[in-house]
Amino acid sequence: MALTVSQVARLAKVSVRALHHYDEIGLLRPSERSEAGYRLYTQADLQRLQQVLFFRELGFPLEEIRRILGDPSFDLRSALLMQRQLLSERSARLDALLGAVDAALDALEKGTSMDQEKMFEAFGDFDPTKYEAEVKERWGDTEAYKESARRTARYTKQDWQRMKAELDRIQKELAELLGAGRAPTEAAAMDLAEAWRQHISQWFYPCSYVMHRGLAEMYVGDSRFTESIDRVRPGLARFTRDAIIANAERHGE
Amino acid sequence: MALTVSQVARLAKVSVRALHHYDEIGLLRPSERSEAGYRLYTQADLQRLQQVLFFRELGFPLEEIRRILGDPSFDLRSALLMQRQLLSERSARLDALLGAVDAALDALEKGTSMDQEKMFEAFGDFDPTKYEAEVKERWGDTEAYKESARRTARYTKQDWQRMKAELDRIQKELAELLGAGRAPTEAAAMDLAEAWRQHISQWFYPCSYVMHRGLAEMYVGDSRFTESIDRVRPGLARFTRDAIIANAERHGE
DNA sequence: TGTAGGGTCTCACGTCGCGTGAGGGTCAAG
DNA sequence: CTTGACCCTCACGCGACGTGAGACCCTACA
Repeated sequence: MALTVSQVARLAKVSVRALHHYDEIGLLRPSERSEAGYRLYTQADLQRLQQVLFFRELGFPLEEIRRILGDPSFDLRSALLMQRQLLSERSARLDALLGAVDAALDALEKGTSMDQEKMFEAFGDFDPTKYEAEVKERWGDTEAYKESARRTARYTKQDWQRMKAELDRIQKELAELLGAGRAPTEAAAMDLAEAWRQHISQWFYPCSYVMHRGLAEMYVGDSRFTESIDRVRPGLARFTRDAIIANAERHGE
Repeated sequence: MALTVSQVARLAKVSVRALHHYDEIGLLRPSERSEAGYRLYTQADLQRLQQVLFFRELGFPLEEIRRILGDPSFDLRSALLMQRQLLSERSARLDALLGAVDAALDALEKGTSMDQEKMFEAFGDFDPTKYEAEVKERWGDTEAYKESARRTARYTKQDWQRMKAELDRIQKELAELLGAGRAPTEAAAMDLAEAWRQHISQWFYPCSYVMHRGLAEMYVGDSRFTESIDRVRPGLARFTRDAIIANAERHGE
């Protein structure tokens, strides 16, 4: 019934070393051990391994996978729905890359030079992982998380592209305000912060001003977010944070 | 005209550190340096960076990318066509993963247990990178390489899936012969080796017996191939090599 | 001229997820 | 008992950067 490490490795197309490593870091511990000390994996172990591999495939660090799977509120159905959503997004990105290759081929045939922005636009990383998992962890608002997973599970590639375009536009306009020396407390900036909050509410889950404030702090407190936002324009993460705070205060919170 | 490192980093959505690293390893050297020692990247540099990122996206190690781009016979059009092909294959794999998630959701709704093989089948790695790049390098048969790129550029997902299924079947049957204690020099094994050679000729490029012998040596001499083939059944890589050699000799080469 | 802020350089330690090999024990079949 | 395949733990090393340190560069402004 229980499988040895090589059987599992062959079945799951991972290496024995990887399974050792997963045991080591507490990510996937075999439920049993033979008298000789051999690792023995059960069906439940295999199911957990499947989840590990899905998350790994989606780029989650192993430590984070361990935390997610170990969370008392972990819910397999929600996880699968989220994984489905993230894979769909990946698919959209692949299409964008294919489009970029075709554009490069086209330029080559015509002997023209590609627009610099277009050359690289498909390589950008819109990674809801950073969004979703952090939100879940930071806010422990399981209902919001589930609502988000429910909604996005049904999104098509076009939905994702539209949503991304919307967010890009908001960020771009904020960057323009920053570039023009405007203050984050001005109405224009606050309006964009409001648009961002509504964007989240529309596409993911109801986002209160309190929650939005929390997100704003995260944008400057977590270097992954800061870096991603500042790639649009340096200083944008802080500017955005300030605009969001000002907007929340404008609304009494 | 020329861009500084942060401008390029922002444009290409990579880190400054990555660009330093690429300079360091000779993968992407800026064409110019300011008097202060600042790296300055030209349009040609950007085009090379695009190629680097395409290959990187496809999982090529940086050292290999450097070698590919530095090859005197490097041809941008062929590279783009190959990249297109590999991205298409990636897309097929994504669809398989989505199917796996759906299957897991289905099992969950029905309260059933997923078949162990089905749980993990989408995680396997059919990686033509290992096939194509090595063939190009080892054989220097640029015409065959180009022929392969030309053909596969037009393949649909279904084509890729059919091709993979064919190869899987050949490997499975070889594994069965091995398991039954048959010899690689028996007709049955040689016939399968012949089927493998024809598979390559049909799907990639004309594969002579000489070339097939070379590939066979590669299956046992390169651990990546050995490991991949032996995952089907331990010892299969060597068995396959022997069958291919026997088959070639059967045909006078 | 000095300062501030944003940018750049080189150097170098550290991280993550394993790959690889060493040395030794286990299991089943002949 | 021997052989071959499998298993264990231990530990160094790799690839691709991330991060920080210390020092220099550039521009605008007082």
